[in-house]
Amino acid sequence: MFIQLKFDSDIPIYEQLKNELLFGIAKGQLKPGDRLPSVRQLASDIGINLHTVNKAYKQLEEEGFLRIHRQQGAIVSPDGPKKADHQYKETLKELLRPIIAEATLRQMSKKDFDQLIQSIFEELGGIDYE
Amino acid sequence: MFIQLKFDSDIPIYEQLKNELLFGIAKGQLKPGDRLPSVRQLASDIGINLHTVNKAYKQLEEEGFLRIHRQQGAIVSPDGPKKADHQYKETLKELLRPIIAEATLRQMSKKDFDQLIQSIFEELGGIDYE
Amino acid sequence: MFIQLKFDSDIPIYEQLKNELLFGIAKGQLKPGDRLPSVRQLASDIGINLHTVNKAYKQLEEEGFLRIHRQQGAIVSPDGPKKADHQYKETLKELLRPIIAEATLRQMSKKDFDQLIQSIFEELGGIDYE
Amino acid sequence: MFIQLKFDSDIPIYEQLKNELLFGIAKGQLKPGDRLPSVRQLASDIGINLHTVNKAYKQLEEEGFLRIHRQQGAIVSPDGPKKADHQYKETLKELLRPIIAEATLRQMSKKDFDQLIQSIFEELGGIDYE
DNA sequence: GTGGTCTAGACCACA
DNA sequence: GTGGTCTAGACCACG
Repeated sequence: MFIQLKFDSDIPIYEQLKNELLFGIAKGQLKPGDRLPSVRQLASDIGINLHTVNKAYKQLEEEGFLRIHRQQGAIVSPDGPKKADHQYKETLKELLRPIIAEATLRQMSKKDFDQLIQSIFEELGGIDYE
Repeated sequence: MFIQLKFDSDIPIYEQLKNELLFGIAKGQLKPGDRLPSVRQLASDIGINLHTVNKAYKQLEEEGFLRIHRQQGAIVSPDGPKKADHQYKETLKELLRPIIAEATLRQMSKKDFDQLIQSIFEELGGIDYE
Repeated sequence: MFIQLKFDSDIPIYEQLKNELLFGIAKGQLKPGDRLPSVRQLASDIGINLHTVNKAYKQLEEEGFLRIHRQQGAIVSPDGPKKADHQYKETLKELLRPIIAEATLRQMSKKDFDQLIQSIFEELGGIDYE
Repeated sequence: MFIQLKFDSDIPIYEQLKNELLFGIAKGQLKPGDRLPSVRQLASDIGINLHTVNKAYKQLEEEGFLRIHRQQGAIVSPDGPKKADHQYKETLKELLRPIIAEATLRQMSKKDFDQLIQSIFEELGGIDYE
């Protein structure tokens, strides 16, 4: 697990951390049932505040990606989160709408956009043990 | 011009406003050269503070989507913003990565995702008279 | 006399007009005693408001560059403005300080800067009848 | 950090503040990586509104001179702004043209002008411990 | 404690 | 009537 954070970014650290963890899970580096480092451990590894890691874990638990046990720490949820439902897809659409609007105004064609999407799916598809 | 804002959203109002305007431009409801409502006008229409509208306008100008004249107000830039370059595409990719990661974990296939993208492009492509 | 205005600029029109006129005088296109177009004439030529031209003329008169006669209109002052005194040079220095500060931060050397100054003086030096 | 503002100037306060900060950086009083006072701190020190300071900081960040962190406040950018390119030099030239035109009309020679430039570069070059 | 956001209301410059 | 500037004061997110 390599966690890469940008401390200059305007995206909150806990948000970046969530993203990195999600990406690790989606990519298969973290598998259902795998144990995550303890809050304390990860915080010291990355050099960030303990509360920040906690917040990321908590939210990922709420969203169904992790399970947190008092003693054993956090593990990747074996069940995964709630499947995409209509509600989720609507939210997703609202999220993507302005992104795509801007991309088209910058003269990206749907084809360009699709290629970019494709490249991300490929990143995820590549199985990666370490 | 229909602007729909969610005041209880965690997305800042000025950001939502930017998105709505961008969407309007991308959709062709607002054409290059078209005049936007004055900051005061729009602010009172939507029921928000004029500074908030101003912030949205200013940022859109900064990004090349609008031109702001002291007297004539804001118009949709005839030239449009900078075209998508490598830098932009990289940023876009970083933006999309966590979104796609989460979608796949919610068991959306690439096909599902593509359909959603497709539907947004259709919204934009649809000619819209008013 | 070619007056070039940028209506998109954040520099007020009357200010741009003053600059253009000053440049014309400094360059020798307008000589001491020469008559300027009437306010009405110039305004309609350039396509701007009459008050705007008036403001430019008035200020140039106040600063000693023009003389305005009720009947004959405006002429380039035969005496010219007050010579640069200590006070003026101090103001000039304060004006140039931030400009130079920024230039150096953008890694322009004094030599680069001098070249730029030189090129402007050359523009002015070239005698130009038309 | 000595910030000197003229409240009766026609130059906006946030602009003056930007200039003072730029000058401080160019002079080496503020070095890359140095932390600036918090917006509240500086605002109360100078006796202006925090939003005014904020505006100055934001614009300096936009132009690449500062980096602003949500928690740590603003620091002088280690990388500095974009280097002077052709575009910048053209803008600079347009800025200087009317200044020089007026100076020559006030009978300043190029030599006089160069001396003034020289004196400003000396101010910047002077090493300054505090 | 830091900046980010939002509101409210004032005065000014410009054309 | 338009945006630009400035002030004042509030609440929030982040770490």
